Amino acid sequence: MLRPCYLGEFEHLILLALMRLEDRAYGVTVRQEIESRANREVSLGAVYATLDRMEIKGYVKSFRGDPTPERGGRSKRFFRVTPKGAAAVNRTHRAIESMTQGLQLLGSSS
Amino acid sequence: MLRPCYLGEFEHLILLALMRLEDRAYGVTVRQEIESRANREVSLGAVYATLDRMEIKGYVKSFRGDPTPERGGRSKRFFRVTPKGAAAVNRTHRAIESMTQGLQLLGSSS
DNA sequence: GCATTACTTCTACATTTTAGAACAAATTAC
DNA sequence: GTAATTTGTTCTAAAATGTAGAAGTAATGC
Repeated sequence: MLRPCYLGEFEHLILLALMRLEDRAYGVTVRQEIESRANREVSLGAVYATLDRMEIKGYVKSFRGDPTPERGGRSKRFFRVTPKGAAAVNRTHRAIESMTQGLQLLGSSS
Repeated sequence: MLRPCYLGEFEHLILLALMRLEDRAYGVTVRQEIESRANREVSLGAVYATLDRMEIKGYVKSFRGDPTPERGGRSKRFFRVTPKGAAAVNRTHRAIESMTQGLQLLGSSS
C-alpha cells in the first residue's frame, strides 16, 4: 500500500497541540492541551503511541530536556513539529476546507 | 471501551461529501466528490466500508433508488446524513477549530 | 533507604482505513 | 437469447490508527 500522506484524526489534534505549545510540548502538556481545548479525554498511552508513530513518519522530532528541580521532575521528552508535519497539517486543512466550502453547517448547534 | 463519538478522518470527508451531494449521494458520486474536491484518490471499497460502518453508528441512512435507463444503470444505494451524523460533524469541527484558534498555519503554502 | 511524584515505555486490543476481487443487475450487440 | 459491456455493490483480508492501562525509570523529600 502506498503510504498515505493524510493525517488521522488524533494525529491531527496532536500536531495542532504541538504547534500551540511550541517549546513546552511533552506528553503531559500535550494531553492537557487536547483535554482542555478540544474538550476530550485522552490517555497518556494514546498520546505517546501516536507521537512515536509520527516520529517514525517524520512528522515530529523529539529530544530530551534536562531534569527540573521539582519533586519527581525528571527529564522530559519534548516534541516539535517538523516541516513535513506542518505540510501534512496544511494538506489536511485544505482538504477539509474545500469539502466544507459553501456548506452551512456550523450554524448554531453547540 | 466507551464508544468514542469522534469522527475518523475519512468518515469526516465522507459526511461532508454527503452533505454537498444532498440527494445525489451514492458510492460513485461520493468517491468522485472526494477525489475532485479534496484532491485525493480513494477506492470504492473504502467508501462503502465506511458508509456501512457509519450506518451502523447511525450517522447515515441508506435506501435504494430505482434503476435508471442508461446502459448498466442498475439501482443505486443512496445515502443521507442523519441529525446524529450532522452533530458529529459539528463536534469534530469545533474541536479542530478550537485547537487551531490563534495559530497562523494556513499562511500561503499550496 | 523508602515513599512519593512526574514522566515514559510497553503490551495488547479495538477500530478505522485501505485495496482489490468477487458478485449482481442492467443494457446493447449479435 | 446469450455474450459482452457497463454501472454499481458486497466481500475479504490486511495495514494503519486509536485506545487504555500496567509496568518501568528517574528525580525529590524525608
